[in-house]
Amino acid sequence: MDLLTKLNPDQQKVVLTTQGPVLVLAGAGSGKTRSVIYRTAYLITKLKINPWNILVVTFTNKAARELKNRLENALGISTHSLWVGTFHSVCTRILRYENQYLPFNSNFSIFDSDDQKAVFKKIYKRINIDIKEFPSAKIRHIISRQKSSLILPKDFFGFNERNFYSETVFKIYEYYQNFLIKNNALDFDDLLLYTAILLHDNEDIRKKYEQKFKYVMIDEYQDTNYAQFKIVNLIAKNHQNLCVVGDDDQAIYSWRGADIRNILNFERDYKKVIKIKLERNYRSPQSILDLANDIIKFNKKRHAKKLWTKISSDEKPILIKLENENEEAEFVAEEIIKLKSQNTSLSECVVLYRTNAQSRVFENAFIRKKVKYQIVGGVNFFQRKEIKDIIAYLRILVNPQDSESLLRIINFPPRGIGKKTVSGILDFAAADNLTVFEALSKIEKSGLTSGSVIKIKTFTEKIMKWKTDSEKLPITKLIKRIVKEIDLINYYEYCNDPKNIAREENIREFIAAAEEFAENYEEETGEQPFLTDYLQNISLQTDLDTIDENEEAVKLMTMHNAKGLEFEHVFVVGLEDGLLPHSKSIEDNRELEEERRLFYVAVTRAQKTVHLCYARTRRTFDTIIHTLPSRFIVEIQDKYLDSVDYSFFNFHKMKRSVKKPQKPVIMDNEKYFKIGQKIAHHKFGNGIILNIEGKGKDAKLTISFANGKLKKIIGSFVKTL
DNA sequence: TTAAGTATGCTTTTT
DNA sequence: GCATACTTAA
Repeated sequence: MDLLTKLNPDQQKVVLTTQGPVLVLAGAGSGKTRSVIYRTAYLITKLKINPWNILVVTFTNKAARELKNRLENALGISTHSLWVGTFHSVCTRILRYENQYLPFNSNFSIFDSDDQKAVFKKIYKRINIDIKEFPSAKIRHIISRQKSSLILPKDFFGFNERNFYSETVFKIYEYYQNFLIKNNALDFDDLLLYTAILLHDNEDIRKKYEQKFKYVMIDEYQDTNYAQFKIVNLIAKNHQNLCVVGDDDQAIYSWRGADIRNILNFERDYKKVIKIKLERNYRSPQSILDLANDIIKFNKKRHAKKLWTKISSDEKPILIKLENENEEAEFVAEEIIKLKSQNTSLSECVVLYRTNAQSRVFENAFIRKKVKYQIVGGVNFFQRKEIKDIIAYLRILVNPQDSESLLRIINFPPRGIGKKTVSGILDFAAADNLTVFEALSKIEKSGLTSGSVIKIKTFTEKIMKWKTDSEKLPITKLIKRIVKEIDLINYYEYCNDPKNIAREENIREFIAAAEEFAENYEEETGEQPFLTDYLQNISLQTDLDTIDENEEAVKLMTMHNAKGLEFEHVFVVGLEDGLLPHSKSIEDNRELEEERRLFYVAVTRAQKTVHLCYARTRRTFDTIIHTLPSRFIVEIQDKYLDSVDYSFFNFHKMKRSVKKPQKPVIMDNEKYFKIGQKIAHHKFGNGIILNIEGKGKDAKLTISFANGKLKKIIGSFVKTL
């Protein structure tokens, strides 16, 4: 059996146990992805199961893509009809298809958290909610938890105590849910919620999908929430051909409703479960696993397991104490430069932190030291203002009910439809119970001034025209046409804000991304994608999905984002009480254990070395605080770590004594610059020169880069284009 | 109606 | 220390 030769006996058991419920408890780095891929291949090639009858749910789009690629390329299996994707993308697909049973049509918009925030703001105003008393973020979280527990507004008081506070939460929830339906829109939680309800309430649909998905595999099962549990259960409870893979020690998403009990109670929820443990690790040397085991053993609630490996290393993980956060970043940058001089690829180094805000100091250090880096997470490309604006134009073409998008662009770029006119439109819409778009098309009946009516008519006519265009033109052509007709580039050029040049570049990148999507789609399906396909796709894209992992750059990301990834050299930074564990998690023991798991996840990413860093003082906002080393560091036994103290002058002394390997920067020969010239920088990419101080190749240039950053850089570090 | 200037509040973690 | 929200002036 050639498929099995590359697997160890436990992994083989995962592949060969195809009938009935299987629980795979897979420790970090134990080859679980590999097992899932081979299991899928085995089902298709040996058991001759039609790929159409298999569902594989992964944690990220990227994992789904990789799984497909490896099946196609390494094993020569056509994945055309195989369903692989995240819960959210699989649910989107089902909901689009089954929309006749649902309160929306197949062109629904997917509201991301920014859209959600904006909607809440409107709702608060409309129904007069005091934001001080009911902080929007908190209420959104509560509502999200209701949804992921499958509690609809009508069931709210069946599960929640009735008091003044909950009455208001209910009011907001109900209003919000109706608003979404009116807008033909769903938020992330709705994708799961409606799918679960549909499968639960509609027996025909449930039968259809349980017959379709005869074999179901779920990765990262420890991070599923109740809605996800229910969806899987409804599909698989009759045939029981369900294989879930996970590691309770790596459960790090309880704050978004993930319930670790889904994996702990799997043997209770299904009958005659076959349990397989993968404890052999193929990623890290024993010294790192010793540390990891020592970290996680302080958690009370867990399946006992101990990772082991045959990989050995003379090096222990190193614990480094620094003076402050700048020294910390400086130290990491120096270490990475050292590694690079020993021929390590920068893409094999990662810096992991608890909060996104920590990235900035590292960015600064890497820029100063000319180390190429890539930040994963933070603000997603598709969430940038200029991109969201264009997306809003596209959204109303497929979903005219989407008032959120409509109002976003009704006066952008400015077309003289100001606040007053807009509130007039909204009043008219509310009075006649129309959607905003309907109100616009009947605007002459609104009683607004004739000037406003004319402007609105011109606007709606344009929209109608683009709508017709959208049915004929390929996506990229349509986007280009809209951008041209709203004169967006000109609008940006007219403003003197240097950021706008970066915006222009982003718009170009957006068009390129759309082109790429269309090409891939055509290759896969042989058909042109509809605009809806593209829009729903990008709503579910994360930053992790768009990064180029082979790019020669250090990766910076949160520990959450690092899940499922591996790197040769891992730098875990900010290991201080209050950051890890985070100050908001130290009171609750359950949350504290989750923080410890997060630390465990971070450490187990490493293939070769681990550096643990903490700073003696740290600046937050405008105050410098004295910190304490993380309790997770304190509780570890000393024998698992080598410790170094570079705080105070120690690190400076070290810096003087260590010769920095000077990496020569490749520069062009003689050159000089002019304003408006396009250049490229090895780290920041393409940009445009806005200002020049000094002369010749060493002139100091102010450059606006495509990534939105404005930097001053010496001319010799850039390439002319 | 908009642009510029000032105040505020924010930091967990994300599909 | 940044981005957003609000205030004021043109």
